Amino acid sequence: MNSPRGRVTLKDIATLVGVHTSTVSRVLNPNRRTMVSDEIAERIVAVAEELGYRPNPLAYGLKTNRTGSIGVVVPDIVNPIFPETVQGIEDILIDAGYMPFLSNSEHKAERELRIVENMRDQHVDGLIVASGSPHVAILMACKEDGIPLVLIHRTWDDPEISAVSYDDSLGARLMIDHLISLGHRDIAYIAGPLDSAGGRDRYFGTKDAAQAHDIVIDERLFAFADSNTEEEGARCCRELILNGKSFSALVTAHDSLAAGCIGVLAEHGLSVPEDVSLTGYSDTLYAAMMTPSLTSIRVPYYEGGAEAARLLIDRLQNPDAPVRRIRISPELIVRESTARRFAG
Amino acid sequence: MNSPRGRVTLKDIATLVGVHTSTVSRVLNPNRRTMVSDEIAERIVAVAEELGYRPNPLAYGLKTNRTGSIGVVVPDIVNPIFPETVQGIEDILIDAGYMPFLSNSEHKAERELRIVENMRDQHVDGLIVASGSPHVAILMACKEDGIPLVLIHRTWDDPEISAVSYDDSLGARLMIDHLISLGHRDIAYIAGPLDSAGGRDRYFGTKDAAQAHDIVIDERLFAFADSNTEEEGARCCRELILNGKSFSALVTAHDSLAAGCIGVLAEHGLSVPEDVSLTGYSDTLYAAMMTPSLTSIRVPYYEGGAEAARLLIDRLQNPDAPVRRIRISPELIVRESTARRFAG
DNA sequence: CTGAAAGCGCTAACAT
DNA sequence: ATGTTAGCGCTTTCAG
Repeated sequence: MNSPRGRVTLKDIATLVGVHTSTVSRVLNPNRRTMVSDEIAERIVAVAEELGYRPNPLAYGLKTNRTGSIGVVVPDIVNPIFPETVQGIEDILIDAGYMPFLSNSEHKAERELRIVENMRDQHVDGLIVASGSPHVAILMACKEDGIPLVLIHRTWDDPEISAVSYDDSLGARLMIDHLISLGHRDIAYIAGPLDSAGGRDRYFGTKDAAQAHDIVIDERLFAFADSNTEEEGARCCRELILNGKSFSALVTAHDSLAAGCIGVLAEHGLSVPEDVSLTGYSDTLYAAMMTPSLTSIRVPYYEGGAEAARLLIDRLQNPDAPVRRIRISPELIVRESTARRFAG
Repeated sequence: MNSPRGRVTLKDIATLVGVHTSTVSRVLNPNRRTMVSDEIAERIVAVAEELGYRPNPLAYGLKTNRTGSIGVVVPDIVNPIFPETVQGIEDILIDAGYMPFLSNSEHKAERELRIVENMRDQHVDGLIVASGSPHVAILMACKEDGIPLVLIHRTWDDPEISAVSYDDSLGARLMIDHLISLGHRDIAYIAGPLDSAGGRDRYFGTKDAAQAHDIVIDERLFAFADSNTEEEGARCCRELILNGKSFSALVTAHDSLAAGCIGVLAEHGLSVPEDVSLTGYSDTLYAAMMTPSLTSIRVPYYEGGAEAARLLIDRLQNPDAPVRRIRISPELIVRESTARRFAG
């Protein structure tokens, strides 16, 4: 009754109903279903159902060059921001009837290249790449193949490429505004690595926000971490204290940096938030679990993923839709680590 | 020079070299390369290289029913144990030349079914499913299609199915042995949900281990959490204290449960580890970050994933290799939360 | 050693 | 409204 390969094909249905495969194809294709008489159509649908027919995407893809699948590439599946992003991507894509396939480059350019290559070979209909620094070859290749591409977590200079990114300047400003409203004027800052876009935007965003409030910027109140780790946070915090310029608030570019500060502050007899208000960024697990819990900036990674998926779907359904670049706003989360400045 | 679709095909190479496509196919296929004269082979390889030929897996798959891709299904990409597992799977699979495609069921049976269905349609060569409770339909379908399947994080009664699981009984025993060696005899236990295999194995493993040391099991020293959350941990801890039977060690089935206990113990004037030794399970981020840091059981998820991948590859390369079921041993991680029982 | 021909499962002109 | 035909890109008999 069904073909040797075991799976039901159009032909199986056709011979069983006594029509040609093309008729079956038409019935099973929503757009062309009207071309076939109701009576036959019904019988075909019934038989297809009964036999448990499933179209073969390989054959379909070979013929039409469309597969309904979307490649999603992330640089580090273990870093919690990516699973969250992926969740957003998947939810939207699946709802729209696409099938996302995820792959993980482990921050290796060579592997990323290989993955994208592979996905192009598989004729994915589109690609979402979340990468610290997507290989230019990828961008070129996609353009050449005409595969719609959306970047996330990183914009790209080429304004031709759709991208979703996060407004870190805004996040920085939200934090400064919050502290100012609590009466703080002497604000120290520990920056993250400046070779990452996020590190830069948060740093300059913080400076700009401070200036907007006419706050004097003292060089001794800035420290620069080489990486977003507790160790670097501790080192920078020590540095700031040794600089001798006192501060009532300590802003950091990442929760991990803040986590590293808390011990150092304690060593110097400074308690949070009584003596110093301390803040993080990213609202990681750390933030809620620390004691005191940490005021931080929540970055809506899920929403970012969802937006990227929507962007891609737009381009898929309307190939000459304009390229769009979306910037997502983060949110201030106030917890125990920030308090009104002691009026003394 | 190349076909209308933009990508280079066998035919492009064939016409350029002046041979038939089948000859090109033979050259590009390692097994059949010897069938072709060296001179022609070399020219073909050169041209293929130059044109940047990449075989079309859709066409290949349609013809041969093999695609070189492996489906990987996880129930919850946001839960850190799965990214770790996936990492292990991917590393091994990619090394072996397979292309893993990940998809996330979000614990929804319906979605899991759809994903697997889709992957079968895509003619994946094999499937690795990490699922709390894989839908039986999946198992049946794979068997029917002859698609090799490996389960991970969950065994299945059917001994016909390869599976990788973790030895939670051993983990439980390691913990009890550790506490006994520190002089504890009055050990309380907070169990995780007993409707999960892990919850059950840890619970019974703990009881068995205690019995092996001739420890009297008092019912008042057991509490049962409905979920592995801090809230449930706190509730159970309160219950144990109210039961009135004193204990010098408190073992829990999950780090989150332990995290919930610490505050409750403090409320009752009990400090960790001076008054009570406290332990978790799974060695999550919590464990290292808590104060005091938590003695826990590390479960090697990465290795589990890697083993699952190896199992699958074995079956792929030797279809009638015996079904194997692997049980992976966890490891005790001693930190600050456990101490020798005060000899008083 | 190489070419010719068939066909995997499907769709899309082009007939009728 | 339906059937015919051709072909997507590849492998694999079967001839020569």
